[in-house]
Amino acid sequence: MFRAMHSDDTAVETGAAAIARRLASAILRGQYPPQSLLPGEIELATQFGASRTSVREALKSLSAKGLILSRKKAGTSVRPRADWQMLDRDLLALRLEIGPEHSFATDLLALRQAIEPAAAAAAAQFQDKAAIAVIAGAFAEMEAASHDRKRFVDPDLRFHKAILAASGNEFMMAFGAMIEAGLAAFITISLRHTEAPAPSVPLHHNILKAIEAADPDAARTAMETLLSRTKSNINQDLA
Amino acid sequence: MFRAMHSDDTAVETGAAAIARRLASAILRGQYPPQSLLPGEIELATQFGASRTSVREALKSLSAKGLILSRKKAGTSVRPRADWQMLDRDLLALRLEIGPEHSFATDLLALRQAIEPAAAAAAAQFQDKAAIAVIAGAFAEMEAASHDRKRFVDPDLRFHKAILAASGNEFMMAFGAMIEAGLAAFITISLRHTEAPAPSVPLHHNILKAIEAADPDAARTAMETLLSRTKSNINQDLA
DNA sequence: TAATGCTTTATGTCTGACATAAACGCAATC
DNA sequence: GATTGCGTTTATGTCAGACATAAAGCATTA
Repeated sequence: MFRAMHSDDTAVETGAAAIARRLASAILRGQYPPQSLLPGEIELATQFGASRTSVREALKSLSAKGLILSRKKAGTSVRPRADWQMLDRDLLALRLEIGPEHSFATDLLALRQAIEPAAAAAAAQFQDKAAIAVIAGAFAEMEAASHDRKRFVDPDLRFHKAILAASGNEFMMAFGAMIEAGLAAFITISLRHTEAPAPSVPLHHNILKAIEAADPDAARTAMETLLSRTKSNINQDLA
Repeated sequence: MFRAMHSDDTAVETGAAAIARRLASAILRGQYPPQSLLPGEIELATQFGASRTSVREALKSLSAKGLILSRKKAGTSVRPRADWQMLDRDLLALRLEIGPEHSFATDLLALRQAIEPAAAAAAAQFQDKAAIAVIAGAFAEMEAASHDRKRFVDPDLRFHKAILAASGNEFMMAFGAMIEAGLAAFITISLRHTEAPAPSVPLHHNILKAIEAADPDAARTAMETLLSRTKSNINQDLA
């Protein structure tokens, strides 16, 4: 049999988690279109060189994410796209791996434009001092890294997540993965766009100031401004 | 042993799906707080009167929803709330079963106020004729049921889902479950509020007209108006 | 004190078997 | 001919017991 000789190989991964990833990837890429039937569990087990137990655990994961539905005798079929948990962390990460299309980046940005201004306004209203301090801390690190595109990414992400957390709305807090994927897609697509992130620093500062000043409308507007700029950057890079 | 004599009983359900529901419910209710350890798989199996296989498949489901994390030797622990896939269909449904708190309804409504106006505007811009026809169809049924609070719910839900579908944004389409839970929570909380839904019909009509007229701003405004009214209804009922 | 190695333990995987229910085909019937 | 009813088939669902694996905890040692 063919087996990996050393650990850091491109060898075929095994285990339920890997099977789940590979199956999910195949479904996301359209290899198994909605309504179609997956191979039976036994056949999948031989395909992946694993036991039926592991295959079943992998299928359970996909089922929990709304990708598939198993029924006795009928087999396991792919559910319609409308049922997929599109904002699931793992699914978003997978789509980034597969290679984000343009609509992936633009649709995610449109969603950010709906959520984040509302979250910023809510944070300005809610006035959770500890959470606002986290925003301020992230902003300080952004300033410090404002001339290093690579180091900038991490505090930038933390800044936006901290605003979600400060909104006081538990459902808005669930969009961290979406922002992460949105930023990553933006970076992937606009690789040429190597200008330093410095210009966006004052835009972020305006958001922070408005939240600290307990001014919801200003916070909403400032966030809208920042995201509009991101949008025009994307469009510019696609041109 | 105590066993159900007839099928429609309150007997303890068995099977991986039931175990997953009961464990998820326990976690959501705070019986196993974040960072805490769940009982081992073998102990869970005896607790639920099932095999370790079924327990493991149930745990896989919860893991896919971000509720738990299993590590060798260390056991299975509850992840921080920020990692939970709060907008997951099943989790939302579970929280409705458990009994929606007030913050559940109000937080969901705040999210709707962020998403749906944007979706309506996008639908007005995108102009997918077939999808818009679906909205119109749902609206016609709403009109027909405008004096029957019970019959009104279903086309109402379809109306809002159809707008998400017409937005042309695949991520916005993923919020159907959220709207469903939001409506259900509203109904649960405002049971006393038995007035006929007739007053909301013209508000819905305004949204439809704006989308058909390809007027994004009007569509956004009309949706905002409708949701503000819903919000004041909730506040009124809680007073 | 800190590094090392052994033991323990809970999850991870495998195997083979049986249970269950829904789809299918066939036959009897209207 | 269309339909109903009933076994048969088959793929998922569950079970049991065993072994693999890796990380945590402890004891030992430099």
